[in-house]
Amino acid sequence: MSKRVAEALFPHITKTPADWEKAFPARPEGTACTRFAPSPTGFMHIGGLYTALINDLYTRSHEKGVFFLRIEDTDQKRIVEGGVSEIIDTLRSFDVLFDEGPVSESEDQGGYGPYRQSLRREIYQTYAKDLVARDLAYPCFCTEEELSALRERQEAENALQKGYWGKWAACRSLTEEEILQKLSEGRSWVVRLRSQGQEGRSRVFHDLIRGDISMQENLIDTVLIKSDGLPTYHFAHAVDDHLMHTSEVIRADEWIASIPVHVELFETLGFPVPGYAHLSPIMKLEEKADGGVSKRKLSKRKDPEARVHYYEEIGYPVAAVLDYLLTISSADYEPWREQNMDAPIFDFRLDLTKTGVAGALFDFSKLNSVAKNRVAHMSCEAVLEAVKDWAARYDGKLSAYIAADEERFLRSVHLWHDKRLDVAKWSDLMELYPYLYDADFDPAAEPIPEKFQAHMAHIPGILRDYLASFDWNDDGKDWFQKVRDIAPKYNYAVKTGPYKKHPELYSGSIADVSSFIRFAVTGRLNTPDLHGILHILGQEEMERRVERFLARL
RNA sequence: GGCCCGUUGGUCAAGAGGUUAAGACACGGCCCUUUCACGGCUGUAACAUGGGUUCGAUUCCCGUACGGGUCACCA
Repeated sequence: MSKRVAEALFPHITKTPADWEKAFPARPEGTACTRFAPSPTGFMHIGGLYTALINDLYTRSHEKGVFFLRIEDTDQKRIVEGGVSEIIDTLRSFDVLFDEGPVSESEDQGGYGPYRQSLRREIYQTYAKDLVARDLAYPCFCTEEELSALRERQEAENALQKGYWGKWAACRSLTEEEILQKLSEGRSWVVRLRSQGQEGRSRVFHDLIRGDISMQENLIDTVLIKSDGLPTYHFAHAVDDHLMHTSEVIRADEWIASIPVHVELFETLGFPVPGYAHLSPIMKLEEKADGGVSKRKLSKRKDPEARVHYYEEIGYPVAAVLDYLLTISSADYEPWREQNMDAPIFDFRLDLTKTGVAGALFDFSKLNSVAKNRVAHMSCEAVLEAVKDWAARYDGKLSAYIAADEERFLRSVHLWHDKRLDVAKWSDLMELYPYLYDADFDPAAEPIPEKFQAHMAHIPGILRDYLASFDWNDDGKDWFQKVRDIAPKYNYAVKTGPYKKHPELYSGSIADVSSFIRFAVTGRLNTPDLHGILHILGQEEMERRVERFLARL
C-alpha cells in the first residue's frame, strides 16, 4: 500500500478522518442546510448577492434551516485585503443574514468552523493523506512546462478528452520508490485524485432546477492539494460541505460541468452526495463589432450595475433590489408579491423548480418599476429615514436640506410619494425636484419653453395678477380658483374642454395659465401638485422666484 | 473543437398534445385631468428552424441554427 508515501507527504498530520467526523457531528434530522461560499476577491457581484439570497430563502422556506457563510480563500494570490468584511457588510446591508460564518475579519460564529478555508488546512490534509494511504490519490511532480507540453500533445493528437488522466497521467503510475526518491530530492508536488472513471461511460446526475443531466463520468485526476498545501476548490467543496453538513449546494451554473468530479470526490471519500442546484447568471446584451448583439454575463469591470454597491450608491432601497432579483429569476415571485406587497421578502416560499434556467437579461426599466412600487409602499417616515441615511453618505446638499428642517422634508415627501410612482431611487430626488431640494437651483436660468412664445404678451400681466391675488391661507382649491379667475381677463378658457373644441376663440386655456406660474416657480413644465410645492417653498421664496422670472422677460 | 445546458412578444415569464397562447415591464391610443404622475379602458407584438410520431404539436422524439457554460496547482 501507499502508507509510506502518505506518511512522507504528510508527516505532520496525526489526525484521522474519524477524528474530524467526530468534531463535526450531523445536524438535527431534517435540517435544510445551505451555504454561500464566495472568494474574498474584492467588491461583491450582483450575481453573488443573488446566489446568497436564494440560498437564504431556500433555508427559510424549510421548517428547520441553517444558512452559513464560508470564505473560499484558498487562492492566496487573489485575496484582497478587507475582502471578508466586504462580503459580510454587503450581505448585512441587504438583509441577507447567515446563521453561521465569519462575522469580522478574524472572528467566526457557529459550531462548524473555522469558516475560512485557509484555516482548515489540517482538515483537508487529513483526508488527502487518507486517500493517498488507500491509493485513491497520489502525488504528482509534473511541472507547469510538462503540463502545457501535455496539453499541446493532446491538441496535436486531437484527443477527445483532454486533461491529466489515464495514459497521459505520467505520475499516476510512479512506483513507491520513485515517489520517495523524488520527495527526497525536494521536488515540488501536488496530490491528485486517482480517478476511477471509465472512458465512454456516462452517468445521470440530478440537478434540483434542471432535472436529470447525463454526462461522461469523471476521468480527470484533478488536483486535490496544491503545491502550497492548500486544497483546490473541488476538494475543499467536498470536505467542507460534508463536514458542515450542507444538504443542498445552490451555486452559479458555471459549476455544472464540475458535477462529475464533485460526485466522484464525495463518493471516493465515502460521503453522502448533497443535492445540487445550479442558478443561471444575470446577463446583459452587448453590441458586437459586426453590429449584432449577444448575451454575456454581467461583468464587474465593464458594467457598473454588476457591482452591488452601485445600487446603494444611487439609492435603490434594499428591498427593491431584492424584489427585482426575485422577479426576474423566480417565476412565482411576482404574483406572490402582488398579493403581499407589505410582507417581508423572507415570507416568500421559494420553489427551486420554478427558478429560471435561461439566464435573465438585466432590465433597468423593470428594476425601476419594481423599485417605484417598493418606494410607494414604504411609509413616509420610512422614506425619511432611508433618504436621511443615503444622503448622509452620498448627497451633501440633500443631507443639509433635511438636517435644516426635517419636518419640512417630510411634508415634501408626501408631495411626491402619495398616489405617485415618481421615485425609484433616492438620487432621483435631486434630478426630479431640484426646485425643492437644491439650494443652488435657479428656475430663472432654465430655458424658456418654446410654447411660451405665443403667450409672451400676456405672461407678465397674468403673473402680476397672480401675485396680487395670492393668499397664503388659501387651501389648494381656493388657490386654484383664484388662478382660474385670472384667466378670462386675458381671454384664456377656464376649462380645457371648451378650449380644445374651439381653440381659435381663445388665447389659450387654464392649462397655459398655470404652466406660467409652474414654470416661474419650478423651472419645469411638469411637477407634482403646485400648491403643495409653494407651501414647502414658503411665500417669500415663491414671490422671489416669480419676480426673478418677470425681471428676465 | 469535445461535452453540458438553453431557445414562448423588445424584456421577464405562465401554459397545455386540441386554449381566442395568461400576466408584468416597456411602447401606442382613449378616458380622467391645471402639467406630470396615479388610476381606468384599450391596442401593437411571441411559441428559433427542418423533419418525424399523432386524427391533431408550439407542447413528445431526432437533426440544424443561434445563445450560454466548461474543458487550470482560479474559484
